[in-house]
Amino acid sequence: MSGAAEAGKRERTKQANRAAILHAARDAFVELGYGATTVRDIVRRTALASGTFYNYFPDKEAVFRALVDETARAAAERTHHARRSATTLEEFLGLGFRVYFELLLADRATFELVRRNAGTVRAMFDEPAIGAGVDLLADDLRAAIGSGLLPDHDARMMASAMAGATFELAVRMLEDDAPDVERAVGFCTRLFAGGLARLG
Amino acid sequence: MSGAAEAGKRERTKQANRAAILHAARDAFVELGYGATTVRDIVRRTALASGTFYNYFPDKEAVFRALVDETARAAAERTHHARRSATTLEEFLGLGFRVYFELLLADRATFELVRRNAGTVRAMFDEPAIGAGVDLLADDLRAAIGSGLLPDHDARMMASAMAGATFELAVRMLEDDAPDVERAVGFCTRLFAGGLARLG
DNA sequence: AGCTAACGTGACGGGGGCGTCAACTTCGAT
DNA sequence: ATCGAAGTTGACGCCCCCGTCACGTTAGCT
Repeated sequence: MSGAAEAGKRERTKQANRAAILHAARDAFVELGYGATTVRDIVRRTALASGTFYNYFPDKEAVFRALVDETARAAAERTHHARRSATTLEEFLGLGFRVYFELLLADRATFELVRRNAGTVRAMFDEPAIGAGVDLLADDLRAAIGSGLLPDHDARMMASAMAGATFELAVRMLEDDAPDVERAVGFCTRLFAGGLARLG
Repeated sequence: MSGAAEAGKRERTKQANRAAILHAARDAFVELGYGATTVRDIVRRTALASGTFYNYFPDKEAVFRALVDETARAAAERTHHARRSATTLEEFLGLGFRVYFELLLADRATFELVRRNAGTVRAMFDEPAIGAGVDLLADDLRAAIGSGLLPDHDARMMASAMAGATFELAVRMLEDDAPDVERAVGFCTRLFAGGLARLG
């Protein structure tokens, strides 16, 4: 009846349960904060029994890692890819910012997760994953310096400043009733186009 | 023997106990994160009994609020005051940044508290107190716009970007063995002097 | 249809936190 | 020196969480 040649029921249930746990965990972490959330808080937002949780994850930390890892990887990859085609500084900045803001807008739930648990993210992944891939951004900046798009300054500082400013602006943007990505992108692009050039 | 005309012993003990609790709480919040910290975790880092805690604070949230409130108030006041004397954009920026970075350097323990519990701070004080007084910064920016130091753009966005970038740079700076305030101040000042001017 | 390995279930023992309170100690006033 | 109020103590009852495991159910193979 329903659709295609899916895997067996066993496998489908497994996927569904895993997804249910991840979804419930995200909600719980956003609502209660990672530290105050218990495995029971997660399971309760699910139709499953408490024992089942442990068939999928060893503890709540593993769920948190799975949640953050996946998103961070995707975000870093996509902004990195977007910047590849840039030939001017404005393009480099604008393309990266646009992808970043659009990702956040498309997956607000995960954004809330990071926002509410920024300290935990930082403590757990020692990389300051707040910007989800600041190191990759720094690499991109170094490449841009190499090809003359940017003055030769500390790329890590540039990356930190950009990530911090961008994250904070995203918070503001998503608080609005009608988030305006173009406005945010334009602001960031002009701010950093002017600012980074001034460093030289 | 020891010094001046202090208040009675009763009063002195009270102050000492309160201070001990605040100190212990700060350590616990940094180490375990706010959510995972229990009142017992706080008391245990103290020579006091568990019941005594409740003579000073109703619960751990009250301690956290006391900790953050005090620092945020002081930081906002001092940066605000520093900026009052500025007559150029570079001065306005440089003075503010310097005070901010020096405060963080002087009270690293509280900085760690905010860094580790940024999400909680945001959730508890709905103001994004990550920058400890972004609203006040926005006010200062509006004043600067009024006196022609800055182009007339959304002061909230400017303030968010500045606070975010600055906080993230502070994290980097304090990770260094020999934190260089002047370097950080110079970087921020040039970045935003160039960037904010470009908005016009 | 019959069988079995895989999986879901929820009760259980052990651990620990919460906020209280009756008993005790100590300050400081008389 | 005496005494009462202020403050400290830690054990207590209640509650909830943790991770496990013996038991039931079911998918999917033959």
